[in-house]
Amino acid sequence: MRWSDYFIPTMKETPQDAEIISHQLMLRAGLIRKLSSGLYSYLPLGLRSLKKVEQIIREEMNRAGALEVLMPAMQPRELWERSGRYEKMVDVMFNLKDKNKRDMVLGPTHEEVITEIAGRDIHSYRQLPINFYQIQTKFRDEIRPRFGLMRAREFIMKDAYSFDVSWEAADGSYQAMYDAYERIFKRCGLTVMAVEADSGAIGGSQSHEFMVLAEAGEDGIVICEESGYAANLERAEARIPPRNDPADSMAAEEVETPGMGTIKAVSKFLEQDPERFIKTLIYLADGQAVAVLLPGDRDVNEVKLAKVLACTKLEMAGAEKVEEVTGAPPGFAGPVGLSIDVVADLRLKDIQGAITGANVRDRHLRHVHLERDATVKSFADFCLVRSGDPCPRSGHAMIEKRGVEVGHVFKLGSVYSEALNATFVDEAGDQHPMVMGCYGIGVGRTMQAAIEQCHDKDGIRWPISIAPFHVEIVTLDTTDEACMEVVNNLFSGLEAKGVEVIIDDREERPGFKFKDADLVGIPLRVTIGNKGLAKGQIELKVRGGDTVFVPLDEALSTVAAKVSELQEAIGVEC
RNA sequence: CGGGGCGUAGCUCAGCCUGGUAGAGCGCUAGCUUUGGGAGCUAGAUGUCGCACGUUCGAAUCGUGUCGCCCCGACCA
Repeated sequence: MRWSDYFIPTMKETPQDAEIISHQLMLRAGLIRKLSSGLYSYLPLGLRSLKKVEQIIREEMNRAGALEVLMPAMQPRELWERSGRYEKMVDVMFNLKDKNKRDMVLGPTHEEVITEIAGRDIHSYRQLPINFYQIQTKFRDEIRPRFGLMRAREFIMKDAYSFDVSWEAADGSYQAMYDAYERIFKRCGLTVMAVEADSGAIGGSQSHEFMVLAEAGEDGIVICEESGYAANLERAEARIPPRNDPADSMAAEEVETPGMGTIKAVSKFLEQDPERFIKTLIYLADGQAVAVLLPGDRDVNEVKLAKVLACTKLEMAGAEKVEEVTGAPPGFAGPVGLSIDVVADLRLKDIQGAITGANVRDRHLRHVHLERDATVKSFADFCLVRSGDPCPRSGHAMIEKRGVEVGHVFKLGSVYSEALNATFVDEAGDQHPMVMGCYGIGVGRTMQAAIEQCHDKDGIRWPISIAPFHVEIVTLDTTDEACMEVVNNLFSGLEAKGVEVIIDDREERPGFKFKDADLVGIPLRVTIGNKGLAKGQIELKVRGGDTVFVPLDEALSTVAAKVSELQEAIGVEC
C-alpha cells in the first residue's frame, strides 16, 4: 500500500475534546473520527487494527470450540419484558418503533436472543454443551460516553454464551473461556490481569474481569502480590483484624461541637483519630430508611452494602429524611437511640470509647461502646477496600491500581433459561433449565487499551499482532528512479512473504515523514534514501528502538526475519 | 440526571469585559527555493462567530432560551 493512495489524516495538534492519551493518539494518527458523543467511525488504518483484534478473537473462540453466529441488533421490546430485564436496563436502551408502531429496542447485549434460540432448538442433553459467539455492534445509551472508544454508545463486542447440563459442567465452559481470554489478550500484546468482579446488571453468581492496567482506567482494583488475590474494588474484600481498643468503662456523654458537621472538624476539635469515630449514614434501601455504620476514616462500598441489605435500589437519604429519622441535621447522626434498623461494618465490632453523632444539632457523643449503647441489627463487611488493607488470603498489604475492563466472564446459572423457558431433557427424561455462562470482550476498547498501554511521547507503539501494517518504508527520494526501484523491490519481496507493508511515498521532507511514522507507530520502519544507497545499505528501525544498517542484498531477509522475531516475542503460538 | 467548563476557518486558539460588522499559527491551493526529525519566501482560497429570540441605529461581543461537545459522579465491554 502506498501512503499517497491511502487515507491517513494525521494531526500535529491534539484535538481539544480528547482527554486521555490513547484517545488523542487515535485521533491524531487518523484511526477514528467522532460523529457525535459516543459514536465513532473507523478510518482505514483504524479498521485494519480492529479487524486484527477481531481475527485473533475469532481464532481463539473457534479453538475453544465456540460457534460463530450473528444475531440482530434490533429486537422486539417484548422479548426483554419477558425476561424481566427491560425494567432493569431501560436507562441504557435505545427504543424505537417500527412502522406498525411495534416497540423495538437496539440490543445492549444478547442473552435474551440467544436463550430464545437455544430454547427453540435444543431439546436434549445430547446437544449440550454448546457455546455460541458473535462479533457484533451493541447499543447502549450510556449516561456518560467517555474517552473515545473506551465507553461508546455504539460499539463492537464479542459476546459468547455457553449452555450446559449442570453447574459442574458449566464450570468447564467457564474455564475454557477464561483460558481463551488469556490467550486472546496475550496475542494482542496486552498485559492483562484477571480480577474477581461483581456481576452487575447481567446477573449471575461468579465473574472475572480482564483488566488492562492503566492510570486512565475507569475501574479501581486491588491486588496482593503475595497471594495473587486481585479484585475489582466493587467486590474486593480484606481481612478484618479484631479491634483491641483500650477498655473504656465511662458512660457515653454529650459534648458540644458547634457547627461541626464533619468528622474532619470534630476529629480536629476533640483531638481524636477519625478511625475512632462511628460514621453514621442514612440510606434508603428500597425506600426503607436504614442507618449504616462504619469507621470514620472509611467509605461505603454501595455494591457490597446493597447485597448485605438484600435490596435492589439503594440511595443516600436526603437532608430532610435524615432529620426526620435522627432528629438532627446531617452531620450529627449516630446509632444511639435510633428507632430504624442499624447495620454496622465488621470493623466496628467491639468498638468502645468511640465518638459519634448525638442525633442532636451541634452535639456529639463520646465514650460510646457500640454494642452497649445501641442496638445493632447485624454486622457485615461493606467498607470500600483501600490500598494497604490486608489481603483476605495472605494478610499482606494490598495495593490499589486502575484498570480498563476489556473482557468479562460470568457464570449466569439458569436465570435466563428459566425466564425464557430454555430447557432440555436429561437421560432420565426429566426437564431442566440449561445452565448458562456469558463472556464479553470490547473489541474497540481492547484496541484502544493497547494504545493506552503501548505508546511513548512520539506516538503509538503497536504490538505487531494488531498493528495496521508490519512495516513502513519511508522513502527519502521519491523522484529518484533508482531509489524507487529498491523500494518497490523490497515491497514486493515482503508482500510475497506475507508481510504487510505501507510505503510513505509522499513528497514531503524526511523529518515530516519520520514524525508521522512515529505517530502512526508501525512496529518496523525501513528508511531508504540515496545517501544510504550510495553506501549500499538501507536502514532498519524498530519503533522506539535502535537503528541498524543493513546491506542492500540482505534487506529482504533481514526485514522479514525481524517481523517474525517480533511476532514470536508476543509469546503465544498461533 | 445533578455539578463544572466550552461552542469563532479543516485543527489549535485570540477577539467578547468596555457593541461599530472577524484575526493569528498550523493545514489547504499555486509558484520559487529547500530536502535525514513536523522548512522558507511570495501570492491566494476558506467563516450563516452553534441556533433562535430579544435589547440597540448597529450584536461574535449584552440578555433570555435552546442545541451540541468535554470534564467530575451513578452505569458498563
